[in-house]
Amino acid sequence: MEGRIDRIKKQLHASSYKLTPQREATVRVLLEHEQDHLSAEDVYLLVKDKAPEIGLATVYRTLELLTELKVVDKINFGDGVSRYDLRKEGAAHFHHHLVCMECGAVDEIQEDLLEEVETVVEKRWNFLVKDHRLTFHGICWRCSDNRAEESIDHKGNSKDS
Amino acid sequence: MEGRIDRIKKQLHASSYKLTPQREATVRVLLEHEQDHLSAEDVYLLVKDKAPEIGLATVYRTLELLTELKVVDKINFGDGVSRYDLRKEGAAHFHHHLVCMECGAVDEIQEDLLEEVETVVEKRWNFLVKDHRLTFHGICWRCSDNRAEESIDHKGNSKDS
DNA sequence: TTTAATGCAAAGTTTTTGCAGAGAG
DNA sequence: CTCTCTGCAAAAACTTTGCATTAAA
Repeated sequence: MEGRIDRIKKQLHASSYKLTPQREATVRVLLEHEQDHLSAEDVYLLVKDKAPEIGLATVYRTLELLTELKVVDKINFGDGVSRYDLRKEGAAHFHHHLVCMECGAVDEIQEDLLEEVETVVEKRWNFLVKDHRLTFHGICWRCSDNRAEESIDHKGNSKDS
Repeated sequence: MEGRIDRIKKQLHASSYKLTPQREATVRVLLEHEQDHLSAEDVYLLVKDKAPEIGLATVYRTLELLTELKVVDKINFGDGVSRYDLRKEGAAHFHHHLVCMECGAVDEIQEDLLEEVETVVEKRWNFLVKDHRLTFHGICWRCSDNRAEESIDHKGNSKDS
């Protein structure tokens, strides 16, 4: 993790930005919550534990900066909030998401499933693809499993528990 | 278009909602701007021409209702605003978008390019796909053409104009 | 030292809500 | 006639901005 922070520090310096303690604390929170999809407010509350004097505005400014540097991607899942998602180091494109309509869980797909589709888009629509946002809405495996169990229960055939 | 409105009216009635003049005016605006990606405010201003007494809150409430009925889809392109996009009649899934990073144009892809990808997601991630959001960010054909023209101009080989 | 970055508070946007009155079925 | 729907205005939620102060390189 320290290595990752060093590399982000270099990226900042390359664009003549500084790695201030506030920025470092923010990056650490993002690294520690790599699987989550934190809103600015979420990040703010978590950073406050490390650096209680930080202001919400600084968090917003830092997240904007990290977005500009493509360290994070900003995404919106339809609730009224922007969320910030760490980009895998060296990834050319933003990863994909699975949003469960039942439990609200958001899972990530790191694999790029869109290479062929992007070729089609470039050829057929003459559109030069630079990045993408792909989110699936549906039912996650956890909720499917729960449903299956419930239907077994209803038949009186529940497994031992 | 009248047929389309009738069918939406039936959909509303099926869920015991009424097609009030305000709602009808809103639907008409959406039909007349099928290619656009209007924000609530955009819709409000356009509806005001037809029904000047309408309130912004009613527009929000109507758009929410139409989203619930899957007549429109709500989408967010990363500016801070939700936009509302008419769903093609009978379409199982939301269509895709091409957002030009240069001119800001938003084009639509009605074809479903994700069938194979969704099969992979269902098999490999055990995720039951109900819908999706897919947006490509890049350079549209219009801007590519402009760039090409400019580079010809720079060589002094501009076409007659 | 010098310029960029911060914290605070105020302002800006977008969206939602409460409520009394209006109107659709 | 009843119960939903509307308009208005106020509130809420999220994000950005201005400015005096602080601190990084």
